[in-house]
Amino acid sequence: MPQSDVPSPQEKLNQAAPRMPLLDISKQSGSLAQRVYESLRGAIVAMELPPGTMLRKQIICEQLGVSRSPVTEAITRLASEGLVEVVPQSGSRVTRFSMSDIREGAFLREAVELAAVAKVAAERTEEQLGELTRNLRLQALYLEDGDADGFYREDERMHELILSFTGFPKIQTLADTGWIQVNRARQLLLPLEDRADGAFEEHKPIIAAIQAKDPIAARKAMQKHLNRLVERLEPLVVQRPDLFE
Amino acid sequence: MPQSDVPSPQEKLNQAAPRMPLLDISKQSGSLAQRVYESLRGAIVAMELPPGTMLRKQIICEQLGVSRSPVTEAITRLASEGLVEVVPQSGSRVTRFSMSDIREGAFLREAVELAAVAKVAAERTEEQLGELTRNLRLQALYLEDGDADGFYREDERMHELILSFTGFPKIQTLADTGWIQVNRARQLLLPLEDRADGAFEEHKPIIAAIQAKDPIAARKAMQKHLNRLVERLEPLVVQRPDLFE
DNA sequence: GCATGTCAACTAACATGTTAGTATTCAATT
DNA sequence: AATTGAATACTAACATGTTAGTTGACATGC
Repeated sequence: MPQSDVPSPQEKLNQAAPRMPLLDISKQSGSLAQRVYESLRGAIVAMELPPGTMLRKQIICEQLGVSRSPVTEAITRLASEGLVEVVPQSGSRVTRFSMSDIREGAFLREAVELAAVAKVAAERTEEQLGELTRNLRLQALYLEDGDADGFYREDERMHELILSFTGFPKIQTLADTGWIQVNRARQLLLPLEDRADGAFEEHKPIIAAIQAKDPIAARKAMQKHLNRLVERLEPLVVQRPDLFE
Repeated sequence: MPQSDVPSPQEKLNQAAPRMPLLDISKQSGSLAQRVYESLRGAIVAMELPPGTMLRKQIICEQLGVSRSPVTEAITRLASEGLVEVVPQSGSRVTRFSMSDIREGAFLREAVELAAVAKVAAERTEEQLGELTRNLRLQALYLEDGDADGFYREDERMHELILSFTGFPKIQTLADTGWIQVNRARQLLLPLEDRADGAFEEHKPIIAAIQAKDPIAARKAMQKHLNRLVERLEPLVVQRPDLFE
């Protein structure tokens, strides 16, 4: 096997990966283009395809066993989300981080999510409140067990619930798209420290404000919570300058 | 030439337009896909392609003198914006209006634009204020001349300026995408009445609040302004039920 | 050693061929 | 007459061939 991981003492430019580090075999559902899109998107957000990686259609095609059409469509979509840069007549590469992109995503997410949480606080039903408090109890449970992954999942679930309770289905997609650079950058600091209890303490007043049907308090609590993450991302530009443009 | 335009005496279902009502000859700039996209998008928003119209790739291709590839990409993009519905293995048609889509777009736009105007009010420079007041004076001028089109243009320009002053370039695109159903519906009531002076009176306090660096007042004034439009759209579902789903 | 011009390799963008699934038509059956 | 079902016509989705433009390596000239 010509696959060697240690041979070259100098790696020089490893920008072009002769073999994509990880791409799930597409046996999911949906159109081929959709599957390729999800596969690539997942790999990019998980930093398996680090910023600067060249995306070579031909290699992706043979690795996934599809033709160029669905791959092209997938890359086009990724480019429209800002995860990939396309250089006309040349090539596509995974975008590097840019702090202004992250700030912009955070601004958008804050705008949308504050409006959402205020609306939900004003209009929530008892049933919706029940779902949220159940989610909060789940968070507490995972926290007790020290299950960081579980907590992380329920954290995301809480934000999802709030957005969905607005009754506007596309808001979720929009917020995701705008926020995605933040989520990608977040992968970088996940292994560093466990901030779960801090997050949990910030979640409680949000749910409490929804319970009290107090939109203003809900906005404030959510704002505090969202700001925390961006604050923690700011230092990254110094710590990992290689990943920023 | 076997091309005959008069053979069938009965048109029956004219849902499918044998000849697209209007499509600018693409001699603009950008990629073919981009041009086709803009051409179709313009025709849909201007209601030249009314809701329910079937989009026939082949006809669009020969009318614009391009192959299916750029047309396909354009339709895919339109579908992702919700202007076109794609039925797998069947066809694509211009979407009908849905009041919930419009309300969702309005919610999103309000969320983003209120956050933007608050930020701008807090951080604006003298130069930016100058641009805004100049824009306001232009509005007054067009109003005096009874130039509705000119006023409409400056109205849109004002919103554009405010979004751009946030320093976040993609916000503009995002807001447009979410708001587009509202803009399309707006075409329906444009010929009905002239509300320009009403709009102008609503614009003044917005700029005044930005001048005063008062984010809260800016939010309130903008909120009032945006709500007006949606209120006026609500009756449409009764007046033109044929255009709604 | 450094700038410059040529050339080869690669790519996106575009064109076109193929496949398979859907809706509609219309005749056959009830 | 109403229902059904087979055949047709059409489409999106996918595969593949073609074209033209960009990048980067290399050799040449300064």
